Amino acid sequence: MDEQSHLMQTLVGVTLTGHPVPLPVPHDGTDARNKQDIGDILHQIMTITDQSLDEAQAKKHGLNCHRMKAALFSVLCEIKEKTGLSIRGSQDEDPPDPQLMRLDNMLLAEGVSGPEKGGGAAAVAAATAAVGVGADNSIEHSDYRAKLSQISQIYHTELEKYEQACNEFTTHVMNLLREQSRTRPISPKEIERMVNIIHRKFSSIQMQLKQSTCEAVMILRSRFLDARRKRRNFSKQATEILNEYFYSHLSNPYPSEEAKEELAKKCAITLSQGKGSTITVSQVSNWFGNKRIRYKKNIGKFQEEANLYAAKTAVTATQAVAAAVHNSQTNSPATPSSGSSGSYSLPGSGDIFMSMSGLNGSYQPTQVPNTGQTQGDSIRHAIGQSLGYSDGLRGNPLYSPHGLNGNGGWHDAVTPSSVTSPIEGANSIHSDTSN
DNA sequence: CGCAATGATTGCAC
DNA sequence: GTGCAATCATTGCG
Repeated sequence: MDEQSHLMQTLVGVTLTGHPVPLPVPHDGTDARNKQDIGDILHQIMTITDQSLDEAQAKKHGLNCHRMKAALFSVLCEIKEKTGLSIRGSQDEDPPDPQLMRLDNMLLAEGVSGPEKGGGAAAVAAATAAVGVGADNSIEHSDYRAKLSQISQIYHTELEKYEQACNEFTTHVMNLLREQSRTRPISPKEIERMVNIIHRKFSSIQMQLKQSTCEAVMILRSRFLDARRKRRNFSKQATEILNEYFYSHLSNPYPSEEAKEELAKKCAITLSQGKGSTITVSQVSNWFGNKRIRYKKNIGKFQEEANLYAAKTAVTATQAVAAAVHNSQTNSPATPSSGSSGSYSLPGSGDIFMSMSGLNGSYQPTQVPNTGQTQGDSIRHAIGQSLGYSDGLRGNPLYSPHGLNGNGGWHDAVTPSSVTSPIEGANSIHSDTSN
């Protein structure tokens, strides 16, 4: 082996580091013979193009079978490696492309490239859920989902195709190179590098695919959002329900999450018998946000509406009271909470209590009448309020914004003790009845 | 067609 | 996260 490496050095006149060295002077006959061999080989190589095909094949075979062939190839491979490295420099190691990462992240976020292959309907569903804040867009929603999953599907099939093609091509090239490595010096490293080049090319194609997929999703998304902007007015019933709640909680028109859900549900129920779209909690939030700001901006404009709903609420409250009276006659006073659940199935009975609690000036949908009062007392109280309600209708503006503070905002807290309800303001019966 | 009403969105503040 | 304020964009009415 020592002899061999020595020979290799002398063969090309370079060391393994690629620096030329003076050819060593042969000391014995073996060296001289080897040198002669190599000279022959080199000569044969140089003249190989001048020969006929048959002759060349024969020579080639001869070279292939030459006992020094492996060593020679090994040295040549090394040289190629060194020169290749010096040419290529350090750009071999490719850092993770930030753009590719961005695209990947986006596709992942959009649910196109899920953790599982095949797009993952779940991922698409999640993405659509993330987008779908809108309410009655069930049609558009499913449309969006369908389109997105279509994109996802195309993306995945294309990706698979690319991968397959890449693998096929890579194996093909590798086989070819391995084949060729028998006739010309090709190191495994070189093959590896070639594979890397192929992969890089294919990944650039993949990047294009990802980019166009992203664009498609973006377009779809913007279209969907545009479609979402195509609002439809809420039905009259839904607006009525919302308005009822708003004006009966004018002192603190901030429905809790549960109340919003309740309202949304009620609107949906009301709508279900009509032409129907449902209303989501976020739409209820939107509605209240808009309502608050618009009411506050122009209270005068809403006066009429306020009075209207005051009357309505009064009627429902009276009905509720009537029902409650009836209820109290049939039920034991020891179970005051029984009234809240399904005992009276008036439409909107849930709100009646809300309205009543609104009358009391507290937002909380208290279902149990005030402690310290008998149920009968509280009912009388409610009756008095309801009556006072309708009385006030004829007189002064009912819904003066008592809940609004000087800064143009609603008082932040509505405690049961602080009576901020406009009803109470217009008609403070509270203390009268309780005393 | 113009305009008001209205649901939705956005940017900011807390 | 929630609410406010401004704004956008559509709807519906005269």
